[in-house]
Amino acid sequence: MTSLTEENYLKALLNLADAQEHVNVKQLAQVLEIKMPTVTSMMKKLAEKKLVHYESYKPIKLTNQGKKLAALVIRKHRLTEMYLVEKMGFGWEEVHEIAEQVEHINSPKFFERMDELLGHPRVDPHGSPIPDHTGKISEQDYRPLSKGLVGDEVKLAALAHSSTEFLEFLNSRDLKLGIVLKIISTEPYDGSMVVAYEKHPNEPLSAKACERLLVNHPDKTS
Amino acid sequence: MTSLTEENYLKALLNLADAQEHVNVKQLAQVLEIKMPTVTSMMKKLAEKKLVHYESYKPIKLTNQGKKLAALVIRKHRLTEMYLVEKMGFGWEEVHEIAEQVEHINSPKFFERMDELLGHPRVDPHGSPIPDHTGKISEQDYRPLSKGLVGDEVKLAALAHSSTEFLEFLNSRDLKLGIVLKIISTEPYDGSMVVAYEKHPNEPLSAKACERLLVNHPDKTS
DNA sequence: CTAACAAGTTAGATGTATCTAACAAAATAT
DNA sequence: ATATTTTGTTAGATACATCTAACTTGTTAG
Repeated sequence: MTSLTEENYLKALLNLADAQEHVNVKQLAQVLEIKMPTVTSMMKKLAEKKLVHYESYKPIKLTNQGKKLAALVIRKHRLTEMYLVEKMGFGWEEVHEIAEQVEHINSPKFFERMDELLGHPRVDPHGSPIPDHTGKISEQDYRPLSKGLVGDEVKLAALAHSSTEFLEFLNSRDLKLGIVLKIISTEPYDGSMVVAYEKHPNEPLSAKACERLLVNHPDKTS
Repeated sequence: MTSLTEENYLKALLNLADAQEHVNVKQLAQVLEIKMPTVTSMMKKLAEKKLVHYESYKPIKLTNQGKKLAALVIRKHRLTEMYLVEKMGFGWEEVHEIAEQVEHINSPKFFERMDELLGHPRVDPHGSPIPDHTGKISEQDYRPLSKGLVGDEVKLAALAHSSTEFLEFLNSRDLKLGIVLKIISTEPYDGSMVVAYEKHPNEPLSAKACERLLVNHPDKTS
């Protein structure tokens, strides 16, 4: 059995491992907003349960079992986000907080019903993949908009970060998943870009925003 | 702030107080499936927080504030049950367990949205009233079917108990809220009845079942 | 290469929610 | 009206998740 607290550690570990190779105690402490000694003792506990590989002073890694458990929590989180947006009319900037709580509900049929009602979606409202019921997460080959060149036409497919502020920024610019962006110009000096899409023929985007917008070619399916 | 655990005590207190005048430590321990000393110490804590009136060896009562908090948890529980049945297609016998977890989610807008999508329902799938957002619970004047007389025609309006087994029994007899029952005969000896409704011209019901079926006159609105 | 800094661990304390064992009060039954 | 049973409380222990303070290991910069 995994407690709510343990689930949060596993989830944080999978999310961090996704972004970088090695996860250390300090990072975990930061994302979970707890102190380092608390992390150390939890790592010992999770290692006992065979959910992480942990040795003092070494980077932390999830075991396969730990990865699977983490992925299943993330599955519940992302299904919930999708349900809140698609079936309950919430904005994509509102759903994270609610899903953060709903993800710990223990009821397979509740989430399977959500999945059915949604038609087995493959991604959540922010474009992140929804792990399947075995914990497998489909790979995605999106690239940040910042890697694009002038003249490229790309489809906005996902977001690298989904903070409320970023989502509200995107709302304010009518930027939604699925829209096609054309790169009008780039500014090598600071990495910013100007893009065109829908009713925005001339929208400037900071380097930071461009790095967080994940795109692919418009003919791609996902 | 009230913890999940505290919420469960408050809810149990309101539910028990509903059924009987005085609530004691033993009953609380039983419904919460914990030991009596645990109840005693929690009562002291809740008394400190002004959520219950508690003195050693005396019956336990909720304060007005405690009642309100309990009612708001029950509101979330019942809205959730209604949502699960009406919007997600669950059977009334499946929803209690899920709602028991969802009720602790802290997100006013999540429950307000449910309420809106449901059209502000006044009762849950078992006929129990849904407290309003101030914690007020509407009174209901149903009577148990067992008090009815031969020849009475009554509408099934609510259930006095909603255990899974009872709900499955009702399913097996096509007994649903809203149907009109006619009392064909009564058996003074053991309190059982025979009733007629829809495609069941001759259904025998035990005394226990008759006590748990709450009815009113078919012309009444609720 | 060592001094300074950053990262990690150990030890010991705290708060919450629970338990068991032992004792005390209240209710009940003869 | 007293003995017995039921109910409730106290005291002290345990598990979990957290903290601070002090110490250790590892990394980096001069």
